[in-house]
Amino acid sequence: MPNFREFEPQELRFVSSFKAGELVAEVGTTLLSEGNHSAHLYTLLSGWAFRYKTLQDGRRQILNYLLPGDLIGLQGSIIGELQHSVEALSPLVLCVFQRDRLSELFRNHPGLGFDITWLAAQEERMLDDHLLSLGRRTALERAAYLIAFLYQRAASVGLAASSTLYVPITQMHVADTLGLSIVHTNKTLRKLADRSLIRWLDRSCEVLDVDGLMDLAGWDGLPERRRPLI
Amino acid sequence: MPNFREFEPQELRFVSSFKAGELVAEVGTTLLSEGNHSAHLYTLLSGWAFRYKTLQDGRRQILNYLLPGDLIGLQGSIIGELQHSVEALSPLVLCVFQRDRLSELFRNHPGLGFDITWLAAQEERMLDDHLLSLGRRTALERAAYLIAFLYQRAASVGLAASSTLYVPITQMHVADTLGLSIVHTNKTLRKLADRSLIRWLDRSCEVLDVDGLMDLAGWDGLPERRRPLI
DNA sequence: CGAGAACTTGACCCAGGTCAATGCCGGTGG
DNA sequence: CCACCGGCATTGACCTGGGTCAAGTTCTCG
Repeated sequence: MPNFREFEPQELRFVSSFKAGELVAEVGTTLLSEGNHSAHLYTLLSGWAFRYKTLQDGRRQILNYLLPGDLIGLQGSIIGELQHSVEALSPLVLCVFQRDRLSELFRNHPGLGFDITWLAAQEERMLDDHLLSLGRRTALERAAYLIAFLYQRAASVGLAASSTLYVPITQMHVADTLGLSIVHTNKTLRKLADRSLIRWLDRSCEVLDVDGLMDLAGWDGLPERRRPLI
Repeated sequence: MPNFREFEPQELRFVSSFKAGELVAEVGTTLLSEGNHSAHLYTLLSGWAFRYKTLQDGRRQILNYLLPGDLIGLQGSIIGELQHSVEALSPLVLCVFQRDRLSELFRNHPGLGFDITWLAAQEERMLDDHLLSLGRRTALERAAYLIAFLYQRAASVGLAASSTLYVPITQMHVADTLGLSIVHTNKTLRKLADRSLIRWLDRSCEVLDVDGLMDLAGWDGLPERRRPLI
């Protein structure tokens, strides 16, 4: 995987011991949920998941998507309480870490500590982009942005063969990400399809023209950079 | 300041040497701007600022507000490129750090490295809340949330005498934070005032009933916790 | 073959946007 | 001292993007 940086040998040894085991989760599993205090810390090894929050009356907002290489539950491990939930979009394989050894990681492997901060900063940047989208883009622009974003993320971990992406999401997920109703989401995706930018397939989406999407959204894309993996 | 954790003596020594100087900025100064590669890293010592992004056609989205104790420019220092701008809302005093010594900090002072990650996780959590707000709350709920949020943040650094808060923002800032037009923002703030939850004063806002605001927004508030200061 | 899920589509409605005008300072130049 | 100007806040009239409601249409799966 060319996009990931190499470990130092002693880092590799530590990470192996830090790892408490692997976990497999089915589609639809709620891995972590809001308010949980004893949350675990995972790295996603394969599959798609998403983070979300809900209001008391059930309105849901998807915050971001999780792909292989992403940490899951970092907020909980660092601050103590998790304020969002995480659900599997596809079958997942996770690497489970021993949360209480996180300070040991920072103490003895500063490079890994830095990597964790790097990942947090990266997440922050994605959230900045999403905020711009929800606050200031129109429905059509938002949809274009989201799909281009997911495409780029998938591509960066080798999940997008040629220019075709199959994301295991429903229009309901798209709606809850874009802050739109399902009906309007449907009509908006249709418009993108009419412009032959995408093709929507049941529970997934084929991207026909990433550049067209990025252009429509006025989005520059994610900076492509060597990333850490923990 | 009871909310901040204590330094270890050697951490204090390092931080003093890490500090390259102090900087004072006027209202309206753009401290950092989008796309900048050689960005500095600061800690805000006093004053209010905000982070924002813009679309090519000028639409602006405010991402978050910066208060004393917050790091400014962390994304730039960690990832290399800053994707947002930062502007002063009031006169600021900043502590300037030597960005290139950040890895030294992680190496020799793991506690401080952890603190930086803590701050990043905290920022991430605030952005999660903002996303929920933009995506799923109505204009009135959003406004209530924002003001309660700012009030709590100000209170946590001792900037809110009794239940009165003076935030140095215009309705334009509120609009660009909530993703609304100025006109509608004005009408929405008026509704809050009519319910005697707030009182809007030129370029600032007095909070009359925080609990009422939080209740209206369906927001639980920021967890009150001992925080690091760097 | 029936029951869900997910996706579609049309008709109608309303929250919030746009336009336009007004008032209210505080600062500046004369 | 006054006239003028440029930000900001305010308000009313009107319009539209996106929400809500209500039917379908496929599929898939038991």
